[in-house]
Amino acid sequence: MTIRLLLVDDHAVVRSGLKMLLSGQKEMEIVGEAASAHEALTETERLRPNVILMDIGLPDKTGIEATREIKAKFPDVKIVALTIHEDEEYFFQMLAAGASGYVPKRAAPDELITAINAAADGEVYLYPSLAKLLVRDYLSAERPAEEKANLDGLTDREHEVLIHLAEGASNDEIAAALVISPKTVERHRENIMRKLNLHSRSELVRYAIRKGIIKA
Amino acid sequence: MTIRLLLVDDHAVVRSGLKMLLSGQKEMEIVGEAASAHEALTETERLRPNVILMDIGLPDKTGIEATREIKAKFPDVKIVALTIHEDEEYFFQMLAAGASGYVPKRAAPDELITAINAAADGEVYLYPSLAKLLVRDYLSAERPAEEKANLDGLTDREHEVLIHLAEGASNDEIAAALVISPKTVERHRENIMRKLNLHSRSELVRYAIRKGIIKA
DNA sequence: ATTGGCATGGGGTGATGTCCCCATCAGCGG
DNA sequence: CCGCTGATGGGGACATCACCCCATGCCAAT
Repeated sequence: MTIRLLLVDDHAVVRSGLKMLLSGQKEMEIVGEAASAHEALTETERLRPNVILMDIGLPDKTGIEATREIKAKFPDVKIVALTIHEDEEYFFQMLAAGASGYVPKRAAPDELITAINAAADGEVYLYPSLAKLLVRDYLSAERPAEEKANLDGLTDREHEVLIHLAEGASNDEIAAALVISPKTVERHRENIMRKLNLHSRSELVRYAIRKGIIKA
Repeated sequence: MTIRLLLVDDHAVVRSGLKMLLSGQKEMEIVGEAASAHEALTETERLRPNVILMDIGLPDKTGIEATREIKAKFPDVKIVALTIHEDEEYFFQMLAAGASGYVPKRAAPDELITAINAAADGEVYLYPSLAKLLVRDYLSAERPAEEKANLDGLTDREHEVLIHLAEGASNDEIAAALVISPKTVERHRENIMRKLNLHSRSELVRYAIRKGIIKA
């Protein structure tokens, strides 16, 4: 299936260059162009592209806002940011707006093509300098998860039971999952609660989420 | 500056293939190979490569553990995961272990080369199918900020009760705090659970944390 | 060889939770 | 004025939980 592309950039020269570059791709067809956020929205409505290449610096609004508006109306359209900006702020905002890729204009042509294909497949291409930022963010957010090591002296089995408890399972459900008696589950639960000084399942859930043992 | 590469994979055939593939690259030199996690550690110590291509399925330990150990001793070595696994679990664990890239073996040769160069430059290359997972994780983590508004049709009083429930309070404790009967608290709890389609306090706690109603 | 931790279970009791039934009263919009 | 919703409260049935008692078997360390 060929990919229907819409180019959004306020510089005609850039659009021409992209057309040159992408016209060689068999699987891609450039169905339209837009020079502003407003045009991008109307052209998306009219042409229904699969993938939009979106500049960030546009005359009327930012490409970030344009992305947000287009994704709100046409959630299936994949949008790849193509911009000179490698700022952390723009990048994260673009992700939050629903972008399926982020490629700086300095990237190699092959990388843009990879990004477009990935977006069309419902995946995400991130240029390495930006991917680094996202990974850094992930690691800072997940740092609590590293505390899996110090679990206040819980044994392996207790830790396993704790995961199920935190996910809201009943004793019987846990027993079935671990193929042990409900009584043993209860035994483990008691030990866990005593070691962690907790006294209800609700407290266990909060503890587990705080420690990164499970996600909320 | 040329990149000094160490190949870690228990299959000699794979290593040969990689040598063939990468020998064409001027900027790269393969300085060694390892067929196990243990060998990877000793060879890293002996050869001091810049970048390691790390398989995950190794005979003695997983490539994830090997990565963790190597990064602990040699934090400057960049490690790129090269594996058949595209599982979410492996991917996130590899990131947490300190990997600078993640490339499935089905990727195009160019992508591997891009990944190695990105890693050597201190950046991160993520294959699109994995990048998607990380973006999804990012978006789910960032959501709480905006969602405080929509509370799925809970009344003010119900929301108030929900806060106490999520903090692990018993019906009696909530009744005392709000100066109403425990029975009324129960009534509110029932309504909350029905509206949110939840069926235990544990689920309520997770819901509240996910929505940012309370902190973990 | 004995001690100790770990995992495995059974019994019991009282507290708590989950989910129904019922009702009253105030306020608000049609 | 009537019906609706929100907030209040009581009764009861049954399930689950929280916390005690007890025991056995295993493995590792002393």
